[in-house]
Formats: sequence, structure tokens, C-alpha cells
Amino acid sequence: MGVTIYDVAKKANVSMATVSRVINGNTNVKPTTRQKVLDAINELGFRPNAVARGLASRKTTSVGVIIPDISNLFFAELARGIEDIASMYKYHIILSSSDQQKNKELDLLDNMLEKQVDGVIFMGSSVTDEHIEVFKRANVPVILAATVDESQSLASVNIDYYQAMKEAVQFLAEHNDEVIGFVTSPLNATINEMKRQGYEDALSDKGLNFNQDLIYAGDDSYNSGIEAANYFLSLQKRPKAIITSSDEMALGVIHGAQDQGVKIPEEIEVIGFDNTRLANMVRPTLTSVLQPMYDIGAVSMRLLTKLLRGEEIEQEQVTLPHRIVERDSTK
Amino acid sequence: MGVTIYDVAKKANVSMATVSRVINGNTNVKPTTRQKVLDAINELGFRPNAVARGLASRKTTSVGVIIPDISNLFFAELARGIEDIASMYKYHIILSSSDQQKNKELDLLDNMLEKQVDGVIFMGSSVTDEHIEVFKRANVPVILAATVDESQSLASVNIDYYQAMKEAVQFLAEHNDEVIGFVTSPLNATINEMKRQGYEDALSDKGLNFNQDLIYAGDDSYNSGIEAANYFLSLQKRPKAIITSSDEMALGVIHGAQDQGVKIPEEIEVIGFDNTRLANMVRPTLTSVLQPMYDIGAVSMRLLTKLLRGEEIEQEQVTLPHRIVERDSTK
DNA sequence: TTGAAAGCGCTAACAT
DNA sequence: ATGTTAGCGCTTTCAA
Repeated sequence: MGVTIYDVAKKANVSMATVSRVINGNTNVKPTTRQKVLDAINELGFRPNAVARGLASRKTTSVGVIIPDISNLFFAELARGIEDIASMYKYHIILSSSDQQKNKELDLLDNMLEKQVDGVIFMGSSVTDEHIEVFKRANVPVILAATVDESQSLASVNIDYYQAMKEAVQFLAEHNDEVIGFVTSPLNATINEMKRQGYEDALSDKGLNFNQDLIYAGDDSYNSGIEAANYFLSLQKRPKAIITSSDEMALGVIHGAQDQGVKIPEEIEVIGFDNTRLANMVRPTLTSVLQPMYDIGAVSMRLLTKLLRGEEIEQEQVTLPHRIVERDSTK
Repeated sequence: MGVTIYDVAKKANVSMATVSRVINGNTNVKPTTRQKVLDAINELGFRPNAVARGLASRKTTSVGVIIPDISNLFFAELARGIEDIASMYKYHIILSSSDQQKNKELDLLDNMLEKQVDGVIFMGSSVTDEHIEVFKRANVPVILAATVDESQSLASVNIDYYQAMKEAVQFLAEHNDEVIGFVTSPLNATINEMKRQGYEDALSDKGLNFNQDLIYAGDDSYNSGIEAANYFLSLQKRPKAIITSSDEMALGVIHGAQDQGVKIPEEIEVIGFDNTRLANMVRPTLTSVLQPMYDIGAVSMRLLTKLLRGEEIEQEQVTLPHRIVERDSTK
């Protein structure tokens, strides 16, 4: 551009300090002076340089967001929640996908810190001690969104995955005392482990059948859902219900079963997880455990703004509510 | 942090300039000196301040991305393409959703320019004269991704929407000389107008039936696809094929029709647009016009890097290839 | 209410 | 091959 605060000051016949005050909404400026400055700003088409500002004030009003994969429906929804609140508080988002690779995650964090982000929102598979150490050394607040740190030493926003999965299994067990299959995912390792635990505990609480054969390791994709269906159908003792750790895999399971002429939910009930928009886009519509992705993002960002503004925080580990949304893939 | 280039210089017994040279990979440094500096950097845990760097060099290595809605599958995929190439070239992405509101788009651009982004990738519904004017005044390169500027005065990456839609209709017309319905969307107004034109021209080329009743104005959502199906089924002369301007609406059409007992593709054929992952997640699987979203993003970003580095550009308006991916929703 | 002036941490001539 | 020295455009004491 070329127009600086100095040019404005000269034009308005005031000092740079006064222009700065006007830009920043400082009240200690005489109204007439303020107007003079405002006029000069308009005439010159002055646009404050946020980089210079950042250097002088040591605040950039931008926050880093490390996300496994922005093209994933689940995370994209979460990102939107972050973004909406960020823009409400005048923060910018620097967004990068990590593919859940630890090295990439750490590198991204480093780059963002070089850019002097005021804070970071992190989504990732698992939080190792190294992660924690790096986060603490970062000198800016870090929030984990939909990401569990077992040591509970970082601020975070999640649902109770263990309990959610347990309830889903219990829900099935009400009208189904037969075997229940489970499709896991390697993504979000820690969270999936919690889900698996909930699954197992629910079964043993009910005195139901459990063995390793009933767990199929998917990869979070639609196709792995289809493969899971094929696998379960090939079992001697077929499950009468299947629960997956994501909606996309649940759709795969439904279609995989239907492709083999199996009726859903009559012969096999299916429950997904996350309650993404996909749950309505399938026949029968998918019963799913609602996880409020948008809210997790929004609450994470809100929490970050509180930290950034030194506001009172009641609780650094936030747990949002979940619930089962019943549709037609269950009886 | 607190550690600056000055601290490193002192520790290594060299000048700041030398440290700067080492950081920036300048070759004019004696290997032993370089090593001394590197050691000092490690010992002190020095991390270069990108903000200071940006101020001094007038380059931020960050680019702004204005996107209608990051939680939309289509745009999220595009964003991922942008991001992958950006990170390959060491650029950071500042990402904001505009909801295709002109004011928001212009505001976002303004904010990004304040942040001194080196360039901008813009995705939006329509490009008005005001957009163009603002883009030109921005003083940084702007690329339109999956966004058409009819005046052709800006760099852009698209497919030939007109031709793509025309081919889709011709494809249907091969085995279907009956009426063909069309579901539009208000999103991407200009592009949808091109698609509509392709639809109409294809019909008239074939001497086929056309009237306004055959166009249903959807809103790009799954539900509006269902509504479109209901609408078309209520017509006296039902279409024998329906083509939509997005996959999500196509799924809605399929399910809306199936919910009323209509067989796809036997009674009605359906074609979607974009060939998103959804096309495989439905029964019957969806024939769709492939638009390479990821590539559009990647090529846009690559084009931007060329502009930024002053590399030779052959063509500022890039048209990527499209094609029809046949699946089971058509005969 | 306003101004003067010293940085913020780095790059980029220009010297040597 | 290395050092000196202006800035980059703004914020922020400190004074007035």
C-alpha cells in the first residue's frame, strides 16, 4: 500500500501517537481531533499494517489450528465452529492439516509459534508426553479439541466417549441379547480406545457375549465399513447388531450388508457415531451417537479467547453432552 | 520466548547479519561460522520471529483463503488441495468462511490485506465489478478457484461448467428421449447459470422438450433434493431423468423418489455433479460429473506460488478437465 | 488531551 | 566472508 500511520498523522496535523489512539479506539482523544484523523484515514485510504502492529504489541490476533484433515466431514464441521467464534472475537485462523502424523503436528506447531500466534487449538490422534512438553513450552495457551490427554494436564473440550459408547451398546442390548459387533478406527487412537472400553464394559455389565472376533479394525472410511460388513457376515455366529466408531463406516456397513441381501434393521441393527449429516443421507436412516462437533469447535475457541483475555475460567476440561439420535437403522 | 537474533549473535561472537544469513540459508557464510551460529541457536532454543521478519522483508509467507463454507464437503476438499501445495511451498493459510455474502467477502479480504498476506485465493458465488475493483487494488495476486469472473480479467482455475452439464444431458439423452428435469442451486450463481445454459442448449440441440417446469430451484442441500423429487413426481408429465447441480442434492432426489416407491434408475435416472465421495455412499451408486476439487485447489495454489515467485505463467485462466463417472443411477 | 521517542526483532543495502 | 546501520510501521511509556 504505502500509506502509513505517519502519512495520516501529517495530513491530520497530529502525532503518530494520536493516530494510533484513534485506530485503537482509545477514548482519550478529543472528538474533533478524532474526526480529523478519521477523515485523513479515509482520504488516504489508510489500512493499518497488522504485522507492524503485531511486532510492536506482541499480539497478532491470530490463532493456529492443527487439524488431522480438513477434508474430513467431521473435522470440517469442527473447524467451522472454531472459525465462527474466532471471527466473532476478531481472531484469524491459521489452519493446517497434520494427517495425524506426530512429526507433522510438532512441525506445524513450531511454524505457528514462529508466526507468533496468540494461541493454538489442537486436534490429534493421541497426545504423547512429548506433545505435552512442547505445548507447555509454547508459552501460549493450547486447547485440545475432540482430543484426549489422559494426564488431564491441558485444557480440552470433549464428550465422554466411554460413556457414550457404553450407552449405545446398552441401547442395543435392550432389544438384542445377541452378539454385537464393533468397528473401530485407528484414527484418534486414544478416543477409540475409550470407546472400545465402553463397548466391552457395557457387554460385560449385561453378561453378554464378547470376544475378539466381534471387533473389526476399520480405517474410518466408507469402504472399510463395507469390508467390516463382509467380515461380520462371514462369521459363524453373525452379530445381530453392529456399532461403528464413525458414521461413514456405518454407511459402509449398511450398504455392505444390503448388497448381500441382509435387511437393516430387521436382521442387523446398525448404530453410527458422530451424527454427521450423513446419518440422514442413507436408507434406512442411521441411528447415531450425537457428538456436537460444531459446538466442540466453538467452545474450544471461546475457551481460548477467555484464556487470551485473562477471563475467569471455571473448568479447563470441558465435557459436552452427547445423546443417541434414533433413526431407522435400529428397531 | 525472548531469545532474539541478537542473543544468538552475541553467543556465537558474530554479527546479527551473519545470524540472519545462516537462518535464511545464504551461502555466503564460512562453514565453521555457520556451525558456530547453529550451535548457538540450538543452545538458546532460538526461534525466528516471523512477524519481525515479515515487517522487515515485506513478505509474510502466508496467503489468505476466502471460502464459502469450510464445512461443505466440496469446499473442504478444495481447501485441502490448496493447503497441501501451500505447505509444500512453505506458505501458511489464513482461512475464513464467507457464506457467500458479498460484504463478508470484502471484509475478509480487507482483514487479510491488513495482515499483509502475500496473495489470496478466492472462492465465491459471483464476482461483481466491485469485487474486481477491490481485487485489483489489493496489490497482491488474487486467484479465483472454482469461481467464474465473466470478464476474464482475473487469474482463475475452473472446469468448463457449461460443457460439462451439456455432456451430462447428452449422455442422458442417448437412451432417454423423454423429459429431463434439472435441479439448480443459488450457490455459485454464475456457475449455476452456466450449467443451466448447458442444460438448455443440450436439450434444444436434441430437439427435446424443455420448459420452465422442468427446473427446480434447490438450495444445495440434501433436503432440497428430496423436495425436488417430490416436486417432479407431482408433475403431470414426470421427467424420466433428473440432473442436479450437486451430489448432495442428487442423493436427496434418489431417496425422495425411492421413498415414494420409484425405482432408480429404471423409472428415473439421476446424475449428480462434482463426484464427491458421496457418490459411492448411496444405493444405487450415483453417476456424477467429476469435477476435480482437490486439483482445482492445488492448481490454484500452485499458480499463486508462480505469481509470487515471478515465474513464467503460460495462461492465467486455467480450465481443468471434467468427465462423467458412470455408476448405477443411470442405465 | 497530545506529543516525542524508544523500541519490537528482523532484513537488506552498503561497507569492509 | 562478515559487520554496520538504517529502517519496516506500529505501540507504548513518559512527559508535557
